[in-house]
Amino acid sequence: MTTPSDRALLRWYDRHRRVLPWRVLPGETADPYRVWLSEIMLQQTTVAAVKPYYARFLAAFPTIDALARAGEADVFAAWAGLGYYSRARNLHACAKLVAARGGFPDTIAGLEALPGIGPYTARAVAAIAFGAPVVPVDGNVERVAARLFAVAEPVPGARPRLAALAQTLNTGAEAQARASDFAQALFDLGATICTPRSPACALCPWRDACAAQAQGIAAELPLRAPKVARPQRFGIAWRLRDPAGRLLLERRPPRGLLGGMLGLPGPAWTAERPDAAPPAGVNDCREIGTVRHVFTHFALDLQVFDGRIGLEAAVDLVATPVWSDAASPTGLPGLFAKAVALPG
DNA sequence: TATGCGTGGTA
DNA sequence: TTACCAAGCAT
Repeated sequence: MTTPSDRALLRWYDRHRRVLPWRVLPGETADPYRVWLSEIMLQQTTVAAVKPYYARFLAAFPTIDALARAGEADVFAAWAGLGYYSRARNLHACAKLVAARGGFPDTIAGLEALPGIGPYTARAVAAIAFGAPVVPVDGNVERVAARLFAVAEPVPGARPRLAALAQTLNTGAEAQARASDFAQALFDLGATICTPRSPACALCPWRDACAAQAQGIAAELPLRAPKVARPQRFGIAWRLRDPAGRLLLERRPPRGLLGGMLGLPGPAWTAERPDAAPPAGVNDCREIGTVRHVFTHFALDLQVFDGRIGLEAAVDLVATPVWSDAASPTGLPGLFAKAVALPG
């Protein structure tokens, strides 16, 4: 067993670093706006899923000022499908605050005070954009630390300990001088070598320093607390068109599930399959099919119905009606995009 | 501290 | 098909 060498990790990073759209080339200066935007999008979201959204978002809102000036509906529409929609609301609020103060704060405390920025993202932006010598602890770094130090305590309970252990990794002179590279080197190590399943220990620059590798338990760590079962819920969604053929959508409440996003109208989802009686003012009601969708904490069976509705009845049915002219409207979260696309 | 909050890829 | 899980945050 050796000590994990910051120099060895950085040498590996210089040879094997991933090329990513939000990442600058060696020698270039990072744009805090792009670093922040990418970090928000990457929260609990894979690199592959983020890439197209990042490109479209940056094209639509090239600067923090452009984003701050944008309308909320445009921001939500650009986020639709990416999930965790409170991120979009906080992103916009954060952009307004940052634009008003003339740029991002460059301290961890200043960053963490902004909406949507927590302990991880504050340290990631501080390290990547401003070179602060801190180790941002995300799921990758947790896994690397759990294996490197053979921490057998399960997460999430072990998180504080793993974070403290991770902070011991960047004490060397090279990690201090290359804080941005060092943080991203840890991400890349976790994403390409020290992977959740079947880690490529033979290729790891820290193989000789890894306690879990020495014990032959690298693939088993980190341990996780048992998960709770995912309940089943049921719902109904109406695809209602007015006499002109426009589709009735509603703007959902700003907080909570799919908060702030557009959706199809329908009764609240329940644990039992609901009665599908059409609401008042709906004619030519017809069942189209069922959409199955899995959220983080429950699964949903959504029965989809077509029908016709008048403008007055629509106002009674939907708190904030939005009429869509498009044959297949965009800007909907995944669940409702599936329901709208259901053939029928 | 525990829970609520999306979506898509992979084994 | 099921289960897991990915650059977490807010409350």
